[in-house]
Amino acid sequence: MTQTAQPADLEAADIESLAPAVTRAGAILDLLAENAGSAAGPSELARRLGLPKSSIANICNALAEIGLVRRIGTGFALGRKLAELGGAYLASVDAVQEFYEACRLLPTGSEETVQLAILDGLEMTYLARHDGLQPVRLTSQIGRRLPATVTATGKAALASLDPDDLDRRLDGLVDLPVLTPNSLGSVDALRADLATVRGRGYAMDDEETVEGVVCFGVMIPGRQPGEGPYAASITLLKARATDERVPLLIADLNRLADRLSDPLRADRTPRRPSA
Amino acid sequence: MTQTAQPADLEAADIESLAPAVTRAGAILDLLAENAGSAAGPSELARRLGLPKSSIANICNALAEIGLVRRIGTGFALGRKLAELGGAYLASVDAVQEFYEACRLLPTGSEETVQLAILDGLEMTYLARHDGLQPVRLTSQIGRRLPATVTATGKAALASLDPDDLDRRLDGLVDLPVLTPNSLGSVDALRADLATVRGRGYAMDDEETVEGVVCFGVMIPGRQPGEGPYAASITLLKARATDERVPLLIADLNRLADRLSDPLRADRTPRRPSA
DNA sequence: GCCGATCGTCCAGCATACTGAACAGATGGC
DNA sequence: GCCATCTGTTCAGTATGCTGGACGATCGGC
Repeated sequence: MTQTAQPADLEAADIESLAPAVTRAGAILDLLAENAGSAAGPSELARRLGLPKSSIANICNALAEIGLVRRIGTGFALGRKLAELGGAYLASVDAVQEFYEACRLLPTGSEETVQLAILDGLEMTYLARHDGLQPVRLTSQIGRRLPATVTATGKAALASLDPDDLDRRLDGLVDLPVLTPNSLGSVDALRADLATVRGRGYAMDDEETVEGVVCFGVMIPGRQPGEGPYAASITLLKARATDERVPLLIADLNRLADRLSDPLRADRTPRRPSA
Repeated sequence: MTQTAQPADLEAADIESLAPAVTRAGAILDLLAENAGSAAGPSELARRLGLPKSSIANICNALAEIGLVRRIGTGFALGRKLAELGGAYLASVDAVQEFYEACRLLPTGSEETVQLAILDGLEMTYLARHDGLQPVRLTSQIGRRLPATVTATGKAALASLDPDDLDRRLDGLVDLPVLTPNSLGSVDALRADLATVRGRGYAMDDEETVEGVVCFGVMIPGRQPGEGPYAASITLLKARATDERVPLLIADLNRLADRLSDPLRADRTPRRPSA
């Protein structure tokens, strides 16, 4: 019927959900998030999703009633309840709370931009950010997703997976997303880099996400079984990544990971001397 | 100019949703947000919502597939996609972006905690926060909701409503939520305070939300028709609210409101020399 | 001002998502 | 150890939400 434009996406959605309205609602929210800022009407949404117009209208009205979307004129945009639920989610992640506290205690890293992210498939979702002294004018990018293969957080997380899990995620992958000329373009290059990460103890994004910017990342294990690994990173301009400063930042990242790895220890004992 | 004729079909909200699965999904998310941090199984959710267990299970599985909830063991908790969508919503609100920029330019207020919130019914949803120099250890409460009647933002927003709209929101209300001994407890007290706010030009929360903490708030008009009014506030310890400092903060709030009220002026002209 | 195109909404019939009960595994009390 | 009581999951039947088409309203082009 509809032009078979998106093979993978529609296949995944085609697997019969026992609550199709909910699955479709998710697709609608995704679509609205992509084109955030501008409202979309039922017709446009139906066209882009390849679904009946009436169904979309019904779902959108239901979403509007619960506040997940808001009506703008005759169209729909993301609603304010998403801020509420997103905040509740972040508050429910213990690692986020401790991250903010721990960042301020870092001797060197507290002056830099430190971020916390969680691995999800082959993407990292950024959950928290500590803004250092640098006047970065980045607005809160919490919730942003980036390919794991071009970020220090992502590579730190991927390097920590057991081989089977990693193979599963990379299965069938041919090209990796490329954001800068330095981005790793092939699975082989990625695997080689991950081996380096394992030996070195931390991951590095050397202008692979943004030119002129480097990141260092370490893995932080999840707490709930089955919860994807987290990772923390420190971001700085390449010019500031001096031979003096980097080792201090790496040490800070390890401190941060130590603190976040074992919530009990962080709560009860001040800090273990060292390892 | 169109004043957005209030749709009379507000009463039609009683009719059941045409996409019940979506409405129920919203109820599930609300419930999970209330008890954030601990997972809830299908049985518990079904019991608390008074809905069939199977239906809840189906919806939860669909929610888990799209990432709005995550499985923790055998139960469900809020999922990471909520952070993504919440971030996308905040990014889509122009006022949020400008708020962060404008806060840094405030001569006095930039050192304090400044917040942006939007009115929704009789509650304020906090959308953005500028952390001043004070080492407040509050973690990001973005997305948090507070009663409008106990907050400076809320009273500033309520005072700006036209009388009909205000009456509609207060209709049938007997007791107001009380968080401290200073909280306004009655609708009459609230109306009197709102009159003061209108005359004075700004709202004040004098230990009505938290003891020892005062807030000053000003209204910021919404941009889209039908969009609830926003409000900005500056929070500080009561001891710091000196007769010297407060007028400066009020002036800063007015500057902030000026800047956020007219996006075009903020974008095109640097600043009107009126101040 | 007219017309064509496209929009959002409404409605009835059919397919299907929802329901209730039965199922097996996990848990705690005694 | 056993049983009582939970849990989450499965399955078939039926009510019901979904679908496609028609409707009136709106916008832009000629």
